[in-house]
Amino acid sequence: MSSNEEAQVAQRRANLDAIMALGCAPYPNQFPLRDTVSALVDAHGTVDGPALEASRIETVTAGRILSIRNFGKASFFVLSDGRSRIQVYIRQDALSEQAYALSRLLDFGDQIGVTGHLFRTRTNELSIWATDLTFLAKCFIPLPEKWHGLQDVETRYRQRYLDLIVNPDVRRVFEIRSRTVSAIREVLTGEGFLEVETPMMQPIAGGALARPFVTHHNALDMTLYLRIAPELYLKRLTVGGIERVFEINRNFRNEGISTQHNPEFTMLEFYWAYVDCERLMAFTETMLSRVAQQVVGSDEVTFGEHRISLRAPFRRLSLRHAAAEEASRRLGVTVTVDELRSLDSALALAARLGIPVPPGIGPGKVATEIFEALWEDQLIQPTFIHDFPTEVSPLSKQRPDDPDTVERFELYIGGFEVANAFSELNDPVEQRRRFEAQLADRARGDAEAHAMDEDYIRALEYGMPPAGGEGIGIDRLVMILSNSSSIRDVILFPLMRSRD
RNA sequence: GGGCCCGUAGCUCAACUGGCAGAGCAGCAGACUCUUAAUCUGUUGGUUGAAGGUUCGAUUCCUUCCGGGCUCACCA
Repeated sequence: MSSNEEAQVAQRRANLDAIMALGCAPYPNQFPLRDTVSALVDAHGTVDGPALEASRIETVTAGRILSIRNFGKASFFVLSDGRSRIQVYIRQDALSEQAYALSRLLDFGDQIGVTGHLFRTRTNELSIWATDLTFLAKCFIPLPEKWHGLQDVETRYRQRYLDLIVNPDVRRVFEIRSRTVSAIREVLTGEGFLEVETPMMQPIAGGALARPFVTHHNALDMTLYLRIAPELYLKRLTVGGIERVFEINRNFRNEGISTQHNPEFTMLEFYWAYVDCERLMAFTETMLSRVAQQVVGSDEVTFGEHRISLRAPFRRLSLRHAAAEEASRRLGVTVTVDELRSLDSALALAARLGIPVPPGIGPGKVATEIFEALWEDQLIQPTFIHDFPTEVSPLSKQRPDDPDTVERFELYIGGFEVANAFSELNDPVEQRRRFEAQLADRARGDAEAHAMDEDYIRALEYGMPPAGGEGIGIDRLVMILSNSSSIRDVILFPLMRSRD
């Protein structure tokens, strides 16, 4: 018995043996509770003591013991159902001999059923006057301390169940996440969108610029990729006549991990026939403010040191115009949008601004790099960045008045990208040309360049209606709504390096 | 992948310039029938992430490795 933990586990096993000796089942198959702890707290949390006594509310409930305060022949337990907590008052003269003996053998962390009636203690705490206890399961491993909780982030992510047991705010974040997804579904289905599920395993990983995970199907002896986006399948569905379609599901990208990136992440993508990018901006504004209202009860949220307003309208910045404007301000000279359109002048501008750009890229990519370097961390309030260069947007439709620019926007909130949307390119000839340009990038060594997808072009050859499409990063939206600074705080089991 | 930082009891944290590894909580024994970070008395518990090195002596300094955090790059 060298370590303290081993000693405590042994003690708890001995306690279970003693509980079994009392005639209690160690792992009963069910427990007929009448109320959850949350239901009791929700229904009676504001009822005063005399009213409780008068109505004499009998209950049978269950949960995990989160603390035990002992007073000789009486004790107080805090019982939790994972969401709410209620106090249980144990006294020897209210219990059978067996139930009282059981109460003395319970440990912090055990699962129990409690029978009794509600009352308020002298300190006005809503409590259950226990008349019977039922043993439900033993907690063998000592839980983290009640006051400081579990602070170690590594343990919190690896053993999320512990985090949920002892840190009540964690539950709140994932309730926000669940309500966010529900609210989005409600908005979209209310607009007549059909929810679908498209392949996660794809022979060609398309629809985004990213490196995929590779896997293999044995029976078909076939290389498959975990999808990086559902985009091309959803657009095939618009060809098939599903004019309003959406999917909320996981994407997988084989890239670095950061506070804003998990290798698997959840994305909403929706496609809407006959509308353009402009219409999507207005829709996004109303959808996000409605979602915020439903999820947190306000269209204004706290995010770190900021207050963020999700009330429409959001700020709009044209990418090259905003880049030129900010560059002018920083350099003290007039920089024109045209300087961003030719490669030589754009590269020269980046150099003057001290912005490093990767070699071998075109002017559109340089302009985008300059914009991001100058603006990204200023985009705290919701801001649509629109008018992206065609070069960096292989699936977007060009502006009728400017083929060098596409009808596309990205929405930034809290300093990072939350949404990406565009008028969908539905011209198969132009789409083939764009894919070929991407293949050229790939040949130059860009592993994230888009692959050719012949079947997708064939689908477009049947005629796809004009449509707007948008992707919203659910994890990042939940970060904003739950005031979480890391994406790992809104993903129950974020990817971690395996141990040993 | 680069830079910076962290890893000490089950949990939360100390340990000065290199000098006997400590506290609170939890646990154990005892007292206590309305407490709520209950209180009081006593007490168990350590391969200081791992392996090397420097040193009379390493939690402390150096190297490598393992795990994590922040940040940069890339993206949603």
